[in-house]
Amino acid sequence: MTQFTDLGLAKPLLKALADEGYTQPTPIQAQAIPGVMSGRDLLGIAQTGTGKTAAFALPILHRLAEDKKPAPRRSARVLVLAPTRELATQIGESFKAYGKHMGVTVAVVFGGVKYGGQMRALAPGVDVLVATPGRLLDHLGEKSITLDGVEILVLDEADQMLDMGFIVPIRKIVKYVPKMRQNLFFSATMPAEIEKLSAEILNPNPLKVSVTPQATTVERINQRVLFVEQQRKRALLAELFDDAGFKRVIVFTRTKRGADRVARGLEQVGVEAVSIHGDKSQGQRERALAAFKAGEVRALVATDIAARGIDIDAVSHVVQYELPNVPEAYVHRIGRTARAGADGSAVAFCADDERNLLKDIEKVTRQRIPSFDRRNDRHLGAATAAMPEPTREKSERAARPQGQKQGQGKAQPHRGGHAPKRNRNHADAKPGHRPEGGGRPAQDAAKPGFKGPSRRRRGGGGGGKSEGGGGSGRSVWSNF
DNA sequence: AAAAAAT
Repeated sequence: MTQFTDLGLAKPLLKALADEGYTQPTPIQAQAIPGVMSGRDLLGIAQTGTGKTAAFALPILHRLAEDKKPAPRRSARVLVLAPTRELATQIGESFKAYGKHMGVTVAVVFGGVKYGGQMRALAPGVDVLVATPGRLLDHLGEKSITLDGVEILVLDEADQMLDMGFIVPIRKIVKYVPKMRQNLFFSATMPAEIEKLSAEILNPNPLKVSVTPQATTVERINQRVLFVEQQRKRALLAELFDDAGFKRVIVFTRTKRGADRVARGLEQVGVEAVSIHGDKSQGQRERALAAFKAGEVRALVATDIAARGIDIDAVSHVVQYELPNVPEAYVHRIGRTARAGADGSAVAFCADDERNLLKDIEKVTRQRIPSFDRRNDRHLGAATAAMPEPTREKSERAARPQGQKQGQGKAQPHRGGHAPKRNRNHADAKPGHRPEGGGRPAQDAAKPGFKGPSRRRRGGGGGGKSEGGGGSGRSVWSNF
């Protein structure tokens, strides 16, 4: 097996890697590092979680260590472009961590914060500048920064840049960078437009490295879909958090307001939660992320701002409260868990009107996401009855009043039809019935509709705790 | 149709 020590990296880098306890490169690192060290361009097809950041940061730092020279004034030797502020921050931190024994200077530039600090940081010049496109162009327009000194250009998450409309800004920025340079270009997928952009930016015949075939879902993630009526999602989410195994959870919503709403709902049932989305101030975003990383809150409720790139250790579960409109986002969202070799689980809520989204996701990922029911999970009791799997082949069914679908004998055809409108009884949406945070609430019976004692009722009024939940702080959901 | 990012 290749070790970092076999790659010929500069001493201070090996020391930093040893400090962090890293000995073995991931596949993308093993493939990319030697080529990038030798000065070749790189085209990397890789998602986050593959060790991509180190795959470029290490050989870049190596080149800086081998060719020491003062940073160019008001400029940088290395420019890294990233789509989001969070990702830019994270990349900057990686450069600092790996470069800590070689006195590398790093600056991160993005919007939403004052200019002054960024200008001061850049005035003497830095070795590495990490930036989001908008603010960088701003600085370039003001001539507070030049890119004349750039020797290495990195484009990270290029496909997301495309999605976010950054292609034009990227082309503008590239015009500011000297033609003679090394280029590293990373993208999770390679749509035609990205292919074209990569050809414009890269020197001919770049080293190509591909770690995950495009749009394939990470295998180690235990995935389940939960069919649930829209109005019961909130109760179901609270139920998931009853399980002590849900200790560090990212909950994705489709909208910014939805993220706030869900976070409030969790707080109301005693689960500490923070939300993060693009309408929050930069400070709020940073505080939310920090609180979640520090384990001060169990839940981070996020829009797709957090779907890609951001790297948080030990996320136990990803819950998709709403399915994304863009199927690819599903893959990015679940990729927030099972990172760095850890296990992780992903639960997707699917309401009737989301069935077609689920179908699209399954098409894109070329896999069928198992539903959470007795065929897939052991010791499931009433919870299964509460969530019969609908007939998944014919989505038209979804439009029909429920209670009459046939699902080939597997799901319980809950006769007696729960009138959808009557399903108002999720009393647990009320504040106060779960006084203390964090701990497992006492056997709260206020989970109607969720754990009726039998398959007979579904919207019915309350019931006992589902089996498997007793005492241990673990419940049926622990299977995840 | 929503979200992100420059303001």
